[in-house]
Amino acid sequence: MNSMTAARSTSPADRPQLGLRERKKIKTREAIRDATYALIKEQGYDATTIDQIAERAEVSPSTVFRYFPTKEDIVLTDEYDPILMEELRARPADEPWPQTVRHVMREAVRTGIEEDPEVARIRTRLLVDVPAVRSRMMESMSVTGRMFATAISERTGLDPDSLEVRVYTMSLIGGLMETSMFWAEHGHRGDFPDLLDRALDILQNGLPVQNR
Amino acid sequence: MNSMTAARSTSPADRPQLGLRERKKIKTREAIRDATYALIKEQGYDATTIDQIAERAEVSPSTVFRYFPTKEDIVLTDEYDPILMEELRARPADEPWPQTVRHVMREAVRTGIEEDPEVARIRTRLLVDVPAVRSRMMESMSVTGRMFATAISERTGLDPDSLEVRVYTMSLIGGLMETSMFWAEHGHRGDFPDLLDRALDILQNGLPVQNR
DNA sequence: CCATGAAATGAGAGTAGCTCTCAAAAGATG
DNA sequence: CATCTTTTGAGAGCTACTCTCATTTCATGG
Repeated sequence: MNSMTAARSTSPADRPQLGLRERKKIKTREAIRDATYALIKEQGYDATTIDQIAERAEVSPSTVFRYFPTKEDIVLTDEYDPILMEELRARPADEPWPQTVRHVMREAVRTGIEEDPEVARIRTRLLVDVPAVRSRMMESMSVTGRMFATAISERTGLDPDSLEVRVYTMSLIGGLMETSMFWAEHGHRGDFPDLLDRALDILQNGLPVQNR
Repeated sequence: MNSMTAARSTSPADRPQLGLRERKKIKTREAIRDATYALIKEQGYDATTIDQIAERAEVSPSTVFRYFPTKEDIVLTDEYDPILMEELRARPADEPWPQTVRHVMREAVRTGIEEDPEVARIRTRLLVDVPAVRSRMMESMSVTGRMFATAISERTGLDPDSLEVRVYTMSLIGGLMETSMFWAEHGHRGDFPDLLDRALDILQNGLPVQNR
């Protein structure tokens, strides 16, 4: 889901029959990411330059850009979308859609946080503190949004490119984003999945006021 | 509303008692903006550099940055938020909230397009074509979102900083954004306000499916 | 009308993200 | 082991953006 809920790198163990080349690539990716997180923790995001990251990861700056198109991507990129999609398809076809969304998002977020709570927290903090990261996140989120649109289309037969479906998925994405920020702004207190539930309630039922 | 619906510059006539200094500042602002739009129309956004803009506007590059913090802002900035806020407050206090939103947004968008249809179209196109502009727009939109949150709070007594209100306003903003992009992607065909109505329907009632 | 203070401007140097090119190094393959 | 392919590093180059400082331009009170 391209989000604060990263699928962390597959552990070294479960890469058996990969060639040396592939294994090195994975290691480089991890080295860059780890270096970045470490430096950010020490000096903050803006003060951390690509050159520093390259140096600590023991690669050249060119290589950093070869692995990640932008600095923000180092912090944001994950490979969650396919997993999310899979889980989406695994739900019974006759399950009411809102319930599916709830389940899938909740599950994704929960898994992500469990994988590496530290990273989840740093990410959401960056989301709040660094506008560039926030923006980039939005972009990558909209990719996830397209995926949701596809899933909705498969379920309901609605046109995934229609204004209706697009607005709907956008609101989901936006809600998830806002919830992440809310969580971070409040010192990561409370259970994220619970917050998500509240957010989805709003999206489903509107604000809790008399004259809605 | 910090959006594709700019309040265009006040016409030279209605700036009576301003000092020469202030009048010059306004003129410079306009010169920069006009130069930018012209250049973008000729060569596209990315190909247009700050130096070119400065040259055509007959100011120094430093001055460009003195007036606009980023290149994207030259294209996006407007002074619509206060107007929107005013219109928001002008609505009867007992009007159902969704109706207020509908009216206010519709009105704002309509006015914006009428002011300068050309600019409205260029902006929405940039929104689709240039990720950086899209991101920046989202940022400025969230400011508008805070404004809505304040208005909602005044109306309903809900905490503007609560997760609920934030998620709700975010979905409004996102919907508006998505609608703008939809409009541009479809060659600006159809009536924008009508599209907005459809978008708001979705946000209010969810997707038009059986099992929602 | 001019002198003094304040604000706006221009010139220029500097930083950092990002792109591109090309030659060297390292893994894959028969 | 030789050859082919992929990955890497070095470095030049572009552009958005920041900062500083001297110069110009407007405002104001005498």
